[in-house]
Amino acid sequence: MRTTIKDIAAATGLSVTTVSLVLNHKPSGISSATRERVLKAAKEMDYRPNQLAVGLIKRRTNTIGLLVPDIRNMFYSAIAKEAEHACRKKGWTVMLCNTGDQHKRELEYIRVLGSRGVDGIILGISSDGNDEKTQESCELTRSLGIPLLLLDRTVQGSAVVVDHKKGGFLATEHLIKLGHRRIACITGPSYLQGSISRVEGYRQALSQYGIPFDESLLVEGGYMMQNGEEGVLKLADKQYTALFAFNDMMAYGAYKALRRQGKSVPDDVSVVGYDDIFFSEILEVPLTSVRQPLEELGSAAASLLMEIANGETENKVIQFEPQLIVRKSTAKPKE
Amino acid sequence: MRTTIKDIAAATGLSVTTVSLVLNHKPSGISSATRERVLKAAKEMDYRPNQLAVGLIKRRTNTIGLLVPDIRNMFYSAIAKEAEHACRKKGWTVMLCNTGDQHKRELEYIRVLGSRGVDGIILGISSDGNDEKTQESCELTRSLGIPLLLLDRTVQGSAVVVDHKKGGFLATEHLIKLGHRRIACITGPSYLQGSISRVEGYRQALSQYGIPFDESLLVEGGYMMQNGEEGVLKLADKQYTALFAFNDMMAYGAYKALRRQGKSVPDDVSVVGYDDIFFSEILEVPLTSVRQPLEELGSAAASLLMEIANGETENKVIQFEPQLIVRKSTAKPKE
DNA sequence: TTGAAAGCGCTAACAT
DNA sequence: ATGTTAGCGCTTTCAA
Repeated sequence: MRTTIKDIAAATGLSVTTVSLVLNHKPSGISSATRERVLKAAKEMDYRPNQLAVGLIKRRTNTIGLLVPDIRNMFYSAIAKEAEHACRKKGWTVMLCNTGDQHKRELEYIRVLGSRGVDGIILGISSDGNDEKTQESCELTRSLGIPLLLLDRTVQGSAVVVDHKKGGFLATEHLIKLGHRRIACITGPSYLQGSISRVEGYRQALSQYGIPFDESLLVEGGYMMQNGEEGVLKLADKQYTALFAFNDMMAYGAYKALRRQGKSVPDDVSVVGYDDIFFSEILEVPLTSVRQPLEELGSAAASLLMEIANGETENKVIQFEPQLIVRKSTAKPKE
Repeated sequence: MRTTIKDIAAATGLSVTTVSLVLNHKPSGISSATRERVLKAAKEMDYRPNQLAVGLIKRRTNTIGLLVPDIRNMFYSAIAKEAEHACRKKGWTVMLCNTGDQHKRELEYIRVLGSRGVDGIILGISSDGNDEKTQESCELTRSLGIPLLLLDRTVQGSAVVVDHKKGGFLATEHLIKLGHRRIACITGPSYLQGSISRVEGYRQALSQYGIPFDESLLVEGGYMMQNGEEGVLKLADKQYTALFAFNDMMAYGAYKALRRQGKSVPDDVSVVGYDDIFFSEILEVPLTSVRQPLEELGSAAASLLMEIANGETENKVIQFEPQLIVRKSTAKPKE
């Protein structure tokens, strides 16, 4: 932030206008002689425009805010990485904000980002919130005039989402095709869209293959490993040959609890997870899981948001398809 | 970014100066009547200062840049989270930059951050670089006048580091005290400070307990799981009862390879990892590992950098002590 | 083809 | 105790 446009003007004996024009590749008629002169000076003096000044006058900062509940969560760090990559390619920058899964901080950060002039916000809704709170966050960004894009949640406006109904369907169908008919589920919190959709997919698969739905095979979890362990305990007196955990962490917990019950995976119980986080692959019994295309999600989120900020695109929801990754934790039921 | 200071001036019939003075809690003498009037108007009109304008004039943005090789890496995401947290508490913001472990991007980003007026940079050196390249990055930030703080690397200037020599010592001593005398190592790349220090600690422990150093028990790895597997294969014809992997990922790889060799952990071979990443705890045989205080590291990095940016502190290196976490992968040697 | 001047929203001497 | 004024570094009419 050393040399300014003024310095270049002085050095070349031109006006700041001319320098600015050249440096911004404006189609205005400027003799190639002066153009060269300016470019040369700019290079020699290692000129870099002060983006604060540019942002102030252009009302554009080429910056997006990325609000996530917890960056340590693979889901968000994978998205963050690709979002950042997409931005970098276009000369944009990412402001990272960790909400710690607190709605309050979400709001606080939206204001901060607003005052820093971000051109858009990618929001991973904190899970401590209900629909009303989500609405509140959306409303706030709208009132600040900041384009918003939601991650894996549709409320209004733009979003990138995963078809979790299909995810639920794929997992269940896989088990059914292996011959399972008593398929238990450890779900996510019952008020979360993602979990509800997975249940829908689960039920759709059952119904499509003529298997009766048994509500007692569903236990509610909270996406933590511990919930997987608890879930298996709650299912102790139930007959089931397969288990669909709504995320991999809970599947790991289920592994643990099943082992303690003397049951083997997949000989006694087949297990399917969801998320396909890195470790599922390297477990002793690699976990069959439903993979969400996080990279695509992150990249698409950033690209879409930049387009919206540029006025090139209107509100839009992009949906991605999950994919079943079959590993060693699922097999035909015994006998 | 709707209402400006001008609007408030107009609404209250005061000058922008007065409004600015009040809003910035300047110690100047202002009647509490007008103070109230301004504050009230500001609140009603939901005033938020345009930080671009503030930054432009104050030459301070209260923003730091965080450059990491890969945010998906637990090491960096944990640090990022805490750094962000420390910043948020002080009203600072973090710009996240992922270098993809490429020195070139590191340089590119330093320039970008400079033109965006960050007040400091926390740099996690990309591992594709040698000392010379590291030096280049430092030099560039210096020439741009941006305070710099290195993560886990000391070159010059400020840094937060972990005492890896001690880490290596702790791991080795633990194994020695259990009775092991033939302790193999799968190290990191031989040119990396962190790995070199661990080896030093390893050797120090051996020497302190009167155990001869046997170079053939050391194989070089690259911090990837695969290197752990390869390492065990390379050690196949060696006599050893314990293995010190220089990070957890390689320890997992070692687990795999040992299992394939029909060896059990810890009955046949004790294994110690390094990093204590989350999954080490939930493995079937939970991994004994050396824990780096990443949270403290991240928090300290941000706090120190903010202090430096504020001119409150000079160059400073903060060193943290690693900690041995004993789990199930280490035991007395057989017989 | 180039330049003068206004102004983005804010702070900070310097008056008054 | 409050206001005037001059910028921060840049873009952008509008003139010349």
